[in-house]
Amino acid sequence: MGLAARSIEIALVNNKRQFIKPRRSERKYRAIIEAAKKVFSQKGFYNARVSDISDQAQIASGTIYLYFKNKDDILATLFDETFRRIGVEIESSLNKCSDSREKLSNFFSIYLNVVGSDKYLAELIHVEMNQATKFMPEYRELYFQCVMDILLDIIDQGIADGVFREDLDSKAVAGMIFGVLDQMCMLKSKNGRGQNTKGLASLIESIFLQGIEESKGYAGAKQFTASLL
Amino acid sequence: MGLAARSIEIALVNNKRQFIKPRRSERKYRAIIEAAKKVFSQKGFYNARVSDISDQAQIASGTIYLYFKNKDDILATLFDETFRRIGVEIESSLNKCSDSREKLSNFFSIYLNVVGSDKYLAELIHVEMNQATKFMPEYRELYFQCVMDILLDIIDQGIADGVFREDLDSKAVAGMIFGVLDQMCMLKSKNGRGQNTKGLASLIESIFLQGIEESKGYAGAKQFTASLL
Amino acid sequence: MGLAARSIEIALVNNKRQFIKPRRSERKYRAIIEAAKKVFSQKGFYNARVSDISDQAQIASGTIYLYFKNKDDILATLFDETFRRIGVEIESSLNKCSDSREKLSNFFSIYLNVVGSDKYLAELIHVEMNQATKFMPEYRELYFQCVMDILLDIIDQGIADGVFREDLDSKAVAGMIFGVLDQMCMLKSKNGRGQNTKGLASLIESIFLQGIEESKGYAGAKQFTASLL
Amino acid sequence: MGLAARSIEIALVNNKRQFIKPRRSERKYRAIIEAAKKVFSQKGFYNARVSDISDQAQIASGTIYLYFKNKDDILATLFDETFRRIGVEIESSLNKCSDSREKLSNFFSIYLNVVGSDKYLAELIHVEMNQATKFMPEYRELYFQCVMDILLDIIDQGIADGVFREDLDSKAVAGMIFGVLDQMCMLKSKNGRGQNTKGLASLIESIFLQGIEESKGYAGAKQFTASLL
DNA sequence: TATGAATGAGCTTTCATTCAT
DNA sequence: TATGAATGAAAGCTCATTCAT
Repeated sequence: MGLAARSIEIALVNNKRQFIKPRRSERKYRAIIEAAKKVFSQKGFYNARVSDISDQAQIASGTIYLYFKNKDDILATLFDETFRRIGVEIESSLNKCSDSREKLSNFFSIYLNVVGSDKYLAELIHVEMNQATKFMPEYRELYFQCVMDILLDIIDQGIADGVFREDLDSKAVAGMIFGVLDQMCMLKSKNGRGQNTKGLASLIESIFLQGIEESKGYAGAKQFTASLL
Repeated sequence: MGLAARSIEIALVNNKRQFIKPRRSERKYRAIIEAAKKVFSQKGFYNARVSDISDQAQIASGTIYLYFKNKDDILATLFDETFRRIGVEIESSLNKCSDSREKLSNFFSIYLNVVGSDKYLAELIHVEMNQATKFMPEYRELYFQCVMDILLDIIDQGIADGVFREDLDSKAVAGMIFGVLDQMCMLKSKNGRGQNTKGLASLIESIFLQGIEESKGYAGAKQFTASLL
Repeated sequence: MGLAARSIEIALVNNKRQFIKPRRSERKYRAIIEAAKKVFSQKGFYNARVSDISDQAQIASGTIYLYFKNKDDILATLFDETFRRIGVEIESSLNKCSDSREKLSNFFSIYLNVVGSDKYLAELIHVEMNQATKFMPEYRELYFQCVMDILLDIIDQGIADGVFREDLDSKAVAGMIFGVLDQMCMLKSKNGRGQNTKGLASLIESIFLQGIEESKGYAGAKQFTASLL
Repeated sequence: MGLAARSIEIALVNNKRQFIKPRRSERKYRAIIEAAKKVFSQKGFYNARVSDISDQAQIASGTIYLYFKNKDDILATLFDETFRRIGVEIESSLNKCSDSREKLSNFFSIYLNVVGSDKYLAELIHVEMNQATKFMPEYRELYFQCVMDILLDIIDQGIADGVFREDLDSKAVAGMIFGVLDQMCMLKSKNGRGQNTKGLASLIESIFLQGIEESKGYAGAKQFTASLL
């Protein structure tokens, strides 16, 4: 299965879900999403009240239910939108390169860029996503699956091409990568913006690429890494 | 500061917390903890009712409050006990080896063994621990900090000894390691027990050790890894 | 300190409490107060459930918490409003007379009128007020103190003017007066309305005024008393 | 109906209630009563836990139920015993005098002595007795009724003998007297023991006797009062 | 569309009472 | 008798969701 089959837009059709909700006012819709991101991040999904979000968004609490089915739906949508954006960015980036190492590196950069540069988002994913994935019937992690599939493809292709070690279980590696990216986004978002960002991205890349690559030396990885971000 | 200074038992004293609670019946206390582990893991902390736990433990709901201050305290205690156990096991294991690579390897094995062999525990840590750490005033993650400190020491010592790359930020690496261990425990606990366990531990070790070690080749790491677990 | 300084409205300012709560619907607010008066009076504060009040007021139980902080607050507010009303009525009445005996008599009449004509209120004050005063942190008996101060002033002024015996401890006398008024309100409210009311008021007045007055004979007091109410 | 018919012991028989409960250990029984008096007085009946009483009495909470039917029964018994004691003391005192004024005076003194010299008891009666009387099925106020009857008899006899004003409603006056005694006991118990006690008793007596007596002057009452206590 | 007052289901926690020892 | 661990009913309060305006 090529990337096309998992393409973000096709995925929509396959999963028979209308991502594009009936939004009366795009502006208000975004205000709710942004308010929820901040509120959920600061108080936690369960501790946050719907009225906290409406307060933050400066609308009435009832209005939220014109845009979202319920409280769960807000978080689910927030995550879905995030991973849709990541997926779209990565897909378009992957078209520009064929090397697996480069693809992986791009994947890291984009994820770190999208999630790690948004303090509230990084916290939210760190704290709530595992819960949401497991217990929220609303959240079917449609777009997260797309992103995960892209990553799996990169790894599998790399193994097939002899660029990555053949003894790797791609699912395990993909899990590790998400575990690590999550931690790095937390670090990055906490340290504010700046030099540090590149350092973290490089760190992940150098460690992972060195570890995954077939007998590559440190120096090479370092050089490669240095050119990223 | 040597390991001794962070020793689990000393930590107790330093933190002025009596971990040993007044337990009327050790058996009932354990029953509650185990029931909570299962219930929280399956339904999620917030979705689980206290009465779910008492039902599972086959006691009256009020009895829980003879052993725990409140619902939060159950989860906090559960995590604290878990990391205390991990900390104790790791500390005693570290006494037997001085090599940083070996220490790190032992750290991985023990963590994977304790958490990865308990499906409910692995899920619980994966799903609830970040929340608990952030939002539960009850949970001061006393023992998690001990375990984290041990890991930081291993890394720092490795760097000092020239065994690990000197460009590493030990906190970032430690964060990555926990992120990865969490994912691996989930995988391991899902796949049931068996051969797979060793595979996962080896996978982490080979990837991390190769990546972290100063210009080591793959073969050496593999041989070293093979001797573990 | 003249009466003005203890004026009800000034008291508000001094105590920095906004008595006027944010009431969404004055009608509903009153319905809750009235329902609570009846329910608390009949079942007792502790035996009464919040849902008893909401049932009586024909609203949802949750609605009560839009108007009151908690169950305690309902009773505290009820008492506060009652004594505010008494205080306001007494203050305006006192402006019309300068004679201490007349003032005291007016005080009796108004108290008996406000409390003694409301069976539920009389019972409630009789049964719950001492408790509330002692154990309810919510209830700071703001307006009761105002009323008490007014009474103390009347007594002190009477003593100063040589109208009342000089050997009186005004606080003790004030306490006695409230003790007696409470009993009389109970009697009055039980006997239904009618002639009896005047009889009770006169009884208290004749007994107290005779007793308090400086060597007045019975006849004079009786004549004075007869002209009241 | 003479006093004999209302005698404390006969009352017992008439009401078919065995006041003397099956007490296994008189000492422990008393300890519970005393502990309850203190605890109820300080925390309030409803706020006090049965275990507070057992803690105070230095026994196990379960033991209380060997001596009392339930929490209510403790308070009911406490009140019953108190008024039994008052009733017995008053009855024996009344045998020594035939003058209504003297009887009333003795009544005041004894009540003030028994209740006013026990801080906890005074508070308890002040705060909880009206509640108990109204809402506690356990508390049938047997002995309080006896004491009330004695008071009513004194008043009625005084009126009949032409010593007290004939326009008095004896029930209303009795109510007033209890209302006043309650307040005075509170004052007395707060001010500690000493001279003050006599002052309060005298105050009540002088006010009431003057007010109640048929055209007596102040001086006479004062002299009479001075000889009391 | 937007509001926000009203709803009421549902939960944690307390504590009087019981009962096995 | 005495204990105190265990029980479980009961209720105050919250807050997601609805709906009349």
